[in-house]
Amino acid sequence: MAKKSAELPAIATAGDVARMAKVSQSAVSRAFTPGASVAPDTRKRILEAAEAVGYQPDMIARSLMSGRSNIVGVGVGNIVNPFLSATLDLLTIKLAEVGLRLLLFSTDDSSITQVPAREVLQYRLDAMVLLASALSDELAGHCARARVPVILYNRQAQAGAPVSSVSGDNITGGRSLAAFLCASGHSRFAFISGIAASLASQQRGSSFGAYVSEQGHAPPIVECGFHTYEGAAAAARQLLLRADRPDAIFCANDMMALAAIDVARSEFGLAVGRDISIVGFDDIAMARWPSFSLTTYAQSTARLVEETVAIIQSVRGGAEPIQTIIPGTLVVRNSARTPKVASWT
Amino acid sequence: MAKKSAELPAIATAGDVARMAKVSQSAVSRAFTPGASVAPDTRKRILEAAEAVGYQPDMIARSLMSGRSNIVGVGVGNIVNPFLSATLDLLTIKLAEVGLRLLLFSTDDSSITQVPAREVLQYRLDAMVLLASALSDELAGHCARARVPVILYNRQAQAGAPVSSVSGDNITGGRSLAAFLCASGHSRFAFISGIAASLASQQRGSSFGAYVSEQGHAPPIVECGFHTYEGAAAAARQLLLRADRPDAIFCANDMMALAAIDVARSEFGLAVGRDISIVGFDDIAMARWPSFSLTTYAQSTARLVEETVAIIQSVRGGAEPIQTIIPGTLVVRNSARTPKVASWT
DNA sequence: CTGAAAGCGCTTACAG
DNA sequence: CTGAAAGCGCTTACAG
Repeated sequence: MAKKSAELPAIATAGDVARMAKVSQSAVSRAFTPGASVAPDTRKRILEAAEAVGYQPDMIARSLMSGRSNIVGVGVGNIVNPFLSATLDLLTIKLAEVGLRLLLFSTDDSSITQVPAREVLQYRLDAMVLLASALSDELAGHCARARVPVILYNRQAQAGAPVSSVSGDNITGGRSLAAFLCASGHSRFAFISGIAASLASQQRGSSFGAYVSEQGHAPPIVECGFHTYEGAAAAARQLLLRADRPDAIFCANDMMALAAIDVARSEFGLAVGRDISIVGFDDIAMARWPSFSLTTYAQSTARLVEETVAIIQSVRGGAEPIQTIIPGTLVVRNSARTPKVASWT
Repeated sequence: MAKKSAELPAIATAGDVARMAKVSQSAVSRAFTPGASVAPDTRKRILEAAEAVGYQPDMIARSLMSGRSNIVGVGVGNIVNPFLSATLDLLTIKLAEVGLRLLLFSTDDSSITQVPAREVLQYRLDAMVLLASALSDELAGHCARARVPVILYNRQAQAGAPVSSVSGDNITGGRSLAAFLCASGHSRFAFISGIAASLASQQRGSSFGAYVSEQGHAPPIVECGFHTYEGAAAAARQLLLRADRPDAIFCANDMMALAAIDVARSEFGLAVGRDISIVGFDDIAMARWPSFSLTTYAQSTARLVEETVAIIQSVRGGAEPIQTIIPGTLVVRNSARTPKVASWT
């Protein structure tokens, strides 16, 4: 309240509280430990004393003894992607609900999260989650040595890798979108991929391509959009300049689809949803904005995050790595032509 | 590499390294402390031993002694706003460059960041930065007691408050936009504000209103858009339904301006930039997308973040709170009518 | 239920 | 330059 300068009372320790409540420091510790054995009224007395001096157990000291920090590390390459920022937002909230804090790692290299691998070791992290970014061997090694469980988000683990993963259903998604587009009568397909290293992008693209081929169409032309707006805009430009211009473009994520729509409309004068169909993957908030009205394969951020938190909890308890796939759903809007009959279900 | 299960070597401590290098544990500590006095070749020997066993100083233990964690807390209400996610991204990178880590706090209450105030106390944070969200008295009190310097980002501190702040130039921004719109011949103004508690929004709105009034126009009609797309869409709807429909709308941030554009265009069939002018504040990446081409007052995320990091560094060193205002620039695109003559400079 | 004591892995005066 | 020792603020067996 008032403007005190340097004569603030020193921050209280368990010892201070013990003295006030006339108990041992151990008792104070127990009073703040969920299942510990303390007599109801000594605990009460202790908590009152703590309240009086504003005591809070020091997490740092607590971590030193317990060996865990109650902090989970999160590595993100491209927070600016709304799908990831929405995830980060929700993840922070959900982790807080179970008493976990989130330490954020980032990188200016958008291709692969080069999480400063050694840092991870130094914080006794309860877990490390990689948001839609690749796990370098170095980081994997460090985490293994430090016994920090790794969780891949929006990306499946390599078969046999000792890491957990929570992923959307890329295969079904790619096929659903392809089926929808085929049913709408398209015949010249293109795929704007994410970065080459992204398994999710690969899965989306190849399942899409597989379906299209099964239907007897030429395989999709592929351009790389690097998971970014700018990258995808360039890719779309390439595609639309071709003599054999595609009439349906699938983008490995929504952000890229928005770029493709913008380019098709503003640079080529195409009516998206009539002259050309463009679809994405994720269902970010912008997908439903009237300027885009994007047909896409929706992933539930809520479910992905919930699952992630659940996995963190169980692997913290020593469980084996868990690998899950969360189903998505096709969301039909207006950026792609709609089939005459509902044969594409 | 190989699949070891539980027989991993225990994680090395300074003691292990000391034994290997045949020095005291203190020596190991010194070898890892920048300015400490160690003979060049003992240091070398120690570092080799450390390398061999993969030793890294434990930050938790280090924090316990030093009293600081090298972690800065960041509270964000609405990460999904691209202005804030861009900031967060950059902040993480810049902090890492000076050896600081970022602990993320969030909230589902978008109005005021109710950072779990007591948590802040428990981590010996080097600083707490509040991204575009209000500082509750409770949090302020906790930070003061724990001697955690507070930095307000994108928001000015209350006069006399013992906190630092890094803010854009809301006053100049509001006036510039008003001048631009007046010069374009507009006469019926509206302002879509952010949440009521936001000082930044207030400043933008009142400086805008002041200029407009000075020019002899009626004061802007105000609707609250809550800093969100949905909120602003509703606000825009209200405005455009009025008998005295405004011909120029200023939105307190770009995100809301995009919503206003969408509503004006898709629900009212207005040609934005001709029938109506809509301007924003921030210059987020989407502002330059062709679908919006938003005229706005640009804030430099890079400069804001740089300044934030600089302030963190100096207040960590015990300096007094610093309050800075970073100038912005008017960015003219196509969402607003352009004046005939360049009289608005 | 409760206290005394050891210890988590470091840093930092203090002597040498 | 280097080591022995104390101590950071807690938790956790171990006796009582």
